[in-house]
Amino acid sequence: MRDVAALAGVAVGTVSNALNAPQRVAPQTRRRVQAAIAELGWVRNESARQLRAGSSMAIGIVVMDIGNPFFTDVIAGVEEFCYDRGLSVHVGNSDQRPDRQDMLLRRLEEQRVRGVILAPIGQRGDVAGIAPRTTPVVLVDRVHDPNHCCVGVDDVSGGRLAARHLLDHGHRRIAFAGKLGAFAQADDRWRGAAQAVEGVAGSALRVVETPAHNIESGVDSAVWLAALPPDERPTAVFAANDLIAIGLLQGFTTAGLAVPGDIAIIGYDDISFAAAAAVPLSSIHQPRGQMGAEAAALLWKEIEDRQAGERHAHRTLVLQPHLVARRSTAA
Amino acid sequence: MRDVAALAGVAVGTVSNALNAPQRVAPQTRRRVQAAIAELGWVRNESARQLRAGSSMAIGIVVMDIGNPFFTDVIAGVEEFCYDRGLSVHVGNSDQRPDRQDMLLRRLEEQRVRGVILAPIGQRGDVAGIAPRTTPVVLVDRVHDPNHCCVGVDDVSGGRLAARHLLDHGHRRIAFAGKLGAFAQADDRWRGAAQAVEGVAGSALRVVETPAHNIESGVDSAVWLAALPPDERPTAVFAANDLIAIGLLQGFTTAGLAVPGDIAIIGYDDISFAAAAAVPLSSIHQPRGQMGAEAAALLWKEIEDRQAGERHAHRTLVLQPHLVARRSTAA
DNA sequence: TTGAAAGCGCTAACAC
DNA sequence: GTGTTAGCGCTTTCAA
Repeated sequence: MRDVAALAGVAVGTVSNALNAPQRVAPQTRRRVQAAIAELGWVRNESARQLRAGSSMAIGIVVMDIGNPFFTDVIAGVEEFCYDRGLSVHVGNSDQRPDRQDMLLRRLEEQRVRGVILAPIGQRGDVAGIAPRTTPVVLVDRVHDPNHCCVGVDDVSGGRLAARHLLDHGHRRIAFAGKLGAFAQADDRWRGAAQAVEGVAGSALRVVETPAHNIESGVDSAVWLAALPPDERPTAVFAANDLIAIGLLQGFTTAGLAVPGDIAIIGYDDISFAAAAAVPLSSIHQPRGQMGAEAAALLWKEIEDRQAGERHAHRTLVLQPHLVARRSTAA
Repeated sequence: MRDVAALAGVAVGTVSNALNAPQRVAPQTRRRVQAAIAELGWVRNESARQLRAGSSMAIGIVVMDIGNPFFTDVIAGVEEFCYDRGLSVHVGNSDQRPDRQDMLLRRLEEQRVRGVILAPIGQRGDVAGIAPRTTPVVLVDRVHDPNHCCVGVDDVSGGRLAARHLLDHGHRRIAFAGKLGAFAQADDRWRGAAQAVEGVAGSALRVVETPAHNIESGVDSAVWLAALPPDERPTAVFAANDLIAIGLLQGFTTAGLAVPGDIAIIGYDDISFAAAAAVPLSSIHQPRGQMGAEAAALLWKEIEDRQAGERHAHRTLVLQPHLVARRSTAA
C-alpha cells in the first residue's frame, strides 16, 4: 500500500480511505489512487486488515460429508445468505473424521471467523476443538442442543408422512431399512413411521437393519427382502435415506421384482438422484437450502447479539419436511 | 498471547518459541506455557501470524459446481495431499457464475494463499480476477494452457473407449447425447467417438444435441429417441456425462424401452450414482481423486520453485480414463 | 534459555 | 480533504 500511495502521490491513510470511505476523498484523488492500484496490481492484505480491524467478515461451515448432495445444498443456502451480505464463507469437509472436524474448527477459530455452522459427526453434538464461548456455533441437521442454536427438520413427522403415504396406498406389511441406534435422525424417522403404523389395525413395521446409510446397504437389503417368500415379504419399504432407496431399487430390479408393482419404495431426503432414478423415487423432502440459510441467519443474529452485548438465547428451528410422491409408490 | 505470557510468568517471545520452536525452550517453561494456554483457552491469531510471517500455509480451490460429485472427489484428492503436509485448504464454489469465480479468486488472493487450484468456468481458461504473476494457479479438468500448469483427462481417448466398447458389442447406429461447441471436454469426447466410428464400416454416429449436461437433458433426449421408428433408432447412446446417462435411463424406462435390451447406454465420469442406477450404467472413469492430488502436487512444486527463485516451466498432466463396463451395455 | 523490541500492512483517530 | 501516526498480535532478531 505504501507503493500505491507513493505512486499516486498521497499518504497511505488516503489510499485506505479511498477504499473504505470513498466519499471522504476527492474524486480526482480517488481516481489517481485507483490508477495506481491498477498499475501496480496491488491486492489488499486481508491479514493486516483483519488484525487491525480486530475481526473478519467471514464465517465457516464444516460438514461431515461434502460428497453428499444433501450437504452441498445446505452449503449453497449458507452461501446465498452470506454473499448477499458481503460475508465470506469458509467451507470445510470433516469427511466423517472427528479429528479432522476438530482440526477444521480449530483453524477457523485461528482465522477469527465470526462464527461457524456445523453439521456435526456423531450422535452427540460434542463440539470439542472449538470454544463456543468464544466463537458462536450453530448446529445444522441436529436439534435441541443446550449450548447452541440449531436448525433441524422434524424427522418424526417425516417418518410419519412416509408411513402414512404407504398405508394410504393399501400397504400393510411395511419394512424400515436403516441403521438404528446411531443417528438421532434415523431413529426419529423410524419412530414416526412406527407411530403411523400403530394407528392402523392389521399393519406392521418390520426393521431391516443396515450397517450404514449408503447405496450398498440398500442393495443388500433388497437382496435379503427379495429372498423372502412373497406372502411374507413386505409390500413396501421405507428407507432411512435416499441412498438406501436407490440401492433398494437396483437390488429389486436385479432380483426381478417390479417397483412399485411387486414392492413399493419411499426414501428420505429427496436428493436430485431420487427423482432421476429409472423409477422415480418417492421421498420426504427436506428444505435443505432453507436449512442452510436459516442457520446462517441464526448465526448472524447471535453474532450481532454478542456484539451489542445483549444476552443471547439459543433457539432451535425445526423445519417441516414434506412428501414428494413419485412413481415408486404409485401402484 | 500477552495474557498467556503474563500468566506463565514469561515473555511473549518465549510463548511464541514454546509453540514454534519447542526445543529452544526449557521443558519446564514449556509446560507452564501450555498450562497457561489451556487455562485461558487462548487460540492463536492466524492473521497476526501471517502478517508477520509474510505468507500463509494455505491454498485455495475453486470449483464450478460443488453439487457435482465429480468436483467433490477432486476436492477430496486435494485435501488428502494438503492435510498430509499441514496445509490448509480453502474451498470455494463459483456455482457456474463468472462474477462469483472472480470474487472467490480475489478473496483468496487477499488472504494470501500460497496458490490456487481452479476448475474454471467456460471454454477459455481466462482467469480474470486473479493475477497469476502473483499467485500460482493450477487448472484442473482443462488442458494445455500457456499460463498455468494443468491437470486434465484425455477426453478424446475416453470418447474413443466408449464408442469402441459399443462397436465391440455389435452396435452400428450410435447416438452421442450432449452439448457441442460449449465445453472442450464434451467436444473431445464426441471427437474420440467419431474417430472410433469412422474406423468401422457401416457404422454411424448421430448427435443428439442437448441444451445442457444435466439429468433433464437426458430424459428429453430419451423421449426424442424413443419416438423414432425402431429400425431407424440408434441401438446405443453415448452420453457426454453420467447425468445425461441417468436421465436417458429414466426416459427409456418410462417409454417402455429396455436397457440394454432395446437400447444400450454408456455414460462418462463414473460418478457413484452411475453404478447405483437401477440398471448399473457403463461409464468412462476419470481418476478424480488423483486429478486433485496431482494438481495439488503441481501447485506445490510451482510454489517451491518460485520460493527458490527458480524458473518454473508450466506442465500439463494428461491422465488416462478407463472403461467401466456394467449392465447397461451388457447385451 | 529467556527477555526486549522492531516491524509485518493496514485502519482510524486526530491534526492540519 | 489529506497527512501523520499509534497500534492490532505475532515472529524473530539480538542482547543479556
